[in-house]
Amino acid sequence: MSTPIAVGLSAVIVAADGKAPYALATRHADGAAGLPHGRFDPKGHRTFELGLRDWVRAQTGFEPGYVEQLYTFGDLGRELPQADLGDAPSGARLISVGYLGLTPERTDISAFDAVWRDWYRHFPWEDHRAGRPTLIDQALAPGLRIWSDNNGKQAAAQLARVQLAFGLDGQPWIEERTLERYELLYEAGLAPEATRDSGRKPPALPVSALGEPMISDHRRILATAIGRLRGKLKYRPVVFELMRDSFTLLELQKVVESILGLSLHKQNFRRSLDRSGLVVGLGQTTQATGGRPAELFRFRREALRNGHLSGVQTPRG
Amino acid sequence: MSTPIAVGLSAVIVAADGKAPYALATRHADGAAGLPHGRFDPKGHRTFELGLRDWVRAQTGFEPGYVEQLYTFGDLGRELPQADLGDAPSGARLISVGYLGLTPERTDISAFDAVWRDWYRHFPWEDHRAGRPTLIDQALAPGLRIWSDNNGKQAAAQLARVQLAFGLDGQPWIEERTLERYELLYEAGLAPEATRDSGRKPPALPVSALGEPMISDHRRILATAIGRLRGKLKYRPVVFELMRDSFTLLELQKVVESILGLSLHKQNFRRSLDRSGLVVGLGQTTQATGGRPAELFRFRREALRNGHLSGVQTPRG
DNA sequence: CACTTTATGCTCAAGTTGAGCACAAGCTGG
DNA sequence: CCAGCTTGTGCTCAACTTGAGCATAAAGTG
Repeated sequence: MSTPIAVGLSAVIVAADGKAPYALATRHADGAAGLPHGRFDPKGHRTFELGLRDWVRAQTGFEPGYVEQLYTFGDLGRELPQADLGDAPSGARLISVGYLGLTPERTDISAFDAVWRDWYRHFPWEDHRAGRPTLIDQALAPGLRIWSDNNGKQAAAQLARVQLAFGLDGQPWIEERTLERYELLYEAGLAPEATRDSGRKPPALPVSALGEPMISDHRRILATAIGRLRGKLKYRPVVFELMRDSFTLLELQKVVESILGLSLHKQNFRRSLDRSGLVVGLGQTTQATGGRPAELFRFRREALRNGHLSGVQTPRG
Repeated sequence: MSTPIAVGLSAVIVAADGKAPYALATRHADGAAGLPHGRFDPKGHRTFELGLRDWVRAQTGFEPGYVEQLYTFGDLGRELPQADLGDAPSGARLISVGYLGLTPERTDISAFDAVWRDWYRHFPWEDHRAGRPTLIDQALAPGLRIWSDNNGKQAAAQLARVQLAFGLDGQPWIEERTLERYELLYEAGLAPEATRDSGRKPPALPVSALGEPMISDHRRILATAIGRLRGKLKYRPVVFELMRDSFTLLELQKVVESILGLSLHKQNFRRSLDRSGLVVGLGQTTQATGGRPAELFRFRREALRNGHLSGVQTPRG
């Protein structure tokens, strides 16, 4: 009799405001965070997506809107017992399908054991809005260099991977490479999850540098989501899934910046938005912004019909 | 006792020359083509990718190099009995994980029941190198319009989807939308697979317009691969996985064109390649090209180290 | 040697990008 | 009530990039 297969569905539900991007997370026994997730039911679920929506609703009360599939992880040893998959037969091989969802609003989830969590708590090295975090060069880079040095023949190749991923030694920082960075840290034993999965010795660095771990492979899925969303922002107008009906241009910019973990040049951001035709001014203004009142805008859904799939330009500065 | 789950692994292995892009295909009983595929073995396969490589090797003798995951399909009713998954328990729920592989060479596979197939035989509407195929407007569009008209309240939305996907009524043709186009044809009952899956009446159009079907959901996976590869070409230097060590710039351009299904402006293609620093001239020339001898180039792998992830620009022409 | 074929260099106009100056229009504290 | 802060918005400029096309180079062929 062959090993049964169980499919876990996990969701990264993202919301963002001017301050930070948030992922919907569940709280677990040991205080660890996890993503809303559950087991795919081959009888009850006609599609993965429907199953996923069921689970998210059940665990957080949140009703997902825009949703897309991220990746399917199937490698042995990263799926973990902590992941509570209910009636999964023990000894089953666990496969994990990750989804990304976007929402304009951090809905009230106080009735559930769930929270909206600033995703940079799990990835402190990913937030470059106030400049490159010093922890990269001070804490992570030394550890990664030691690890790559100890890689024998592969040392040079591993060092190159590290340099490219983390923007060391003159390489540029490329924000979409979130997953590559997390995987490197994991391989180097600098993620607490690696210890847990394999009984390696725990990393010598504090959580403030390594980010808070999550149950099972959920931090890996979150990293995948961040990288995918960062990339997609640039060529599809998905930011608007994260905005309410009307917003000021600065609000929009802050959301983009919080997702990308970068700060952008204001005037150029506006110019490219203007050209794209993705937004229209409403003629109204809001003075909720502190200084001069800002005009309110809304997303022009019609623009989608116009072959416009450009997304938001992201000049740095 | 719950329904067991079986995971199918399928591979789209792509090669290309100046004339066409090819996918490695297997031949089946009824003459239908399929992709190399097999069942994921939860005991024997440590990762999906390793399992996939095993299956491809076993069925075609081909040894995959570059490989990436495409998508995981799990919806009921599209996975099909024709897919020979060996010892899969009957009544199992079938999940399908697709992979994309690239290779510079159409290796000899004559010892196996496999062929390298011009992928446009399965997607005749996707090849715009010699201009927009007339079959789109003459054969497909009318059928799609009839279908969307019959969609009641959703008619307008469906029509918009069709227009966007197929570039009707002034919309531009967007080559990456291969999957969307195939899915629309399927939904509209214009793919022979739809008939097979649901017992609907067969489409009234000939295979020369609708493309040759494939077993199970393999044409859907192939469409996913084409779309993904077309997109990726533009922002990652993946074309070079399809080239041998040295090549002329026209050869490179022809490969890009065959993948995209578009023709490009020669001088501009060269200029952007030049600027990218992705290739270096070898100083040698080849006179195998017919006219003036062309210089041979090779891919500068070092360019990858240089933050260069640009891929090949694709100005039209 | 005219003619075809492929390879390459170069130019030009139009558009895009990155950076920054300047000013507008609210609020707050003295 | 105005100096000074905050946020919003218009505009300019130089450096590049893109799309298009002209012109010439270097092979082979009848």
